[in-house]
Amino acid sequence: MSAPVKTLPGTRKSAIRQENQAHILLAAEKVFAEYGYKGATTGLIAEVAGVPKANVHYYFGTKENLYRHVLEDIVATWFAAAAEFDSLDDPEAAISHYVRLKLRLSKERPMGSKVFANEIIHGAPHLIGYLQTTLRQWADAKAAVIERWAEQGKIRPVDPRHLLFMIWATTQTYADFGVQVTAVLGVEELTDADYERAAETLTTVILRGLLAG
Amino acid sequence: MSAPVKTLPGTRKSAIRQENQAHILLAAEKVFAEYGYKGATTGLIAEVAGVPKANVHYYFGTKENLYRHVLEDIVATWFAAAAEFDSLDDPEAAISHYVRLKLRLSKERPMGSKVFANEIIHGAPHLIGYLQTTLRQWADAKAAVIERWAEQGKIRPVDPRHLLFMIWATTQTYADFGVQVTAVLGVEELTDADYERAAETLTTVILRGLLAG
DNA sequence: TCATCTCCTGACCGATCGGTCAAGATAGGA
DNA sequence: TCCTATCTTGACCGATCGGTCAGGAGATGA
Repeated sequence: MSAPVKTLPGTRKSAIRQENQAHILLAAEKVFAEYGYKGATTGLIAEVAGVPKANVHYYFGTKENLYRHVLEDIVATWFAAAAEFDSLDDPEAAISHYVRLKLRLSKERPMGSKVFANEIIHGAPHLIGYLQTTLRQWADAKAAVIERWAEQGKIRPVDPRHLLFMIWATTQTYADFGVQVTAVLGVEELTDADYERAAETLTTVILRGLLAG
Repeated sequence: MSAPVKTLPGTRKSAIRQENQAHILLAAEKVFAEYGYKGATTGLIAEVAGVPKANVHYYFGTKENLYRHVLEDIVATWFAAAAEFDSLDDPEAAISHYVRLKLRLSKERPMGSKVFANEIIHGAPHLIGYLQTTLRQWADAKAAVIERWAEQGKIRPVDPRHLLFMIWATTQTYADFGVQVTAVLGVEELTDADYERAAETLTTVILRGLLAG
């Protein structure tokens, strides 16, 4: 294998390496989001990053490896956000907080959301393991919390996993299906006010739907 | 333009032509859904359809034209379903019916849903006009109905368009993000019971969230 | 039977893309 | 100032893909 030279363990990555990799990763996330894995070309990624194509391969070896790095970056961000959905005893505060957090991610990192969505739609060939282990365990833990809320009479009984799907879908649609949302709303781009309206609608409907009478 | 030979207006399409086109369209929907527009190859579509590649081009000319036909098919189906969300005076019946209908479409035509999702994620280059005209008008009409429900005190006030986004997202996620759903539920494939649970959860949460106190 | 239109398909072509390579430029420690 | 490791890049290659084409096979109606 002619993998790109890797800095030895223990050595600090050179500043120039770190900076170039960051530039390329950012460009890659954008291009993968807009064109899909196959549609994205290393040439275009290089152009967007402002470096020659050979430079992209120098730092990341293969397109596949670059894509994997982009995915890992996104999953790490998503998972960090997910960690904030817990601890709270109060379902109203917990769900409201989580919905708004996910909505903010859709707004601030729509490209990442799209890359992730693309990966899942096409069968998650790179993430199937993550889905079946890490994500499933996380969902199980959250499901337990939600079920406890129901037992304590804080919310009505609900299938906790389908509730999670509901939250994921409704928040990510503002990134993944952004063009559809803007077209229906008749606006050029989603403003902060639009996101606030979305957050308000989602939290209100879901919470009223959950909270005991 | 060397477009494929077209039967003259007024003449019936030959049976053989109709049958082959249907086979190729079905194969194309599957391949486009699994690999995306760029990732799909006319060679693979031909293989899935059981015909030589040249035959695909004989009937549809270009890959782009074939893709457009697939999209039109899907949009027509979706739009026909959308026509059923109205007329009812009762919000509970109307919304429950629409949610279940969309959920059934996700179950029975997941490939179509994925092709549509892919198109939207990548900026809807072929559907932007449809989104800004037909879909927007449809949404406006439905929004008016929903607002009238609120005025009549049948439901609490809610932003009608964000409610539509909510219904679309929550129902389509079972097709588009199917692998994520099955991974979290720990099942191989979604059964009728899973879809029933999803329908129950969605309609319950949304309707309780909407209906006045 | 013959003529004509439609259908079928293997072989081929130009373009594009992922990836390689060799040779030079640069940086930095001894 | 060397020496070495890292970085940079234009040129190139093989593979794949969309699309073409010519020529033959069927079908159909007069």
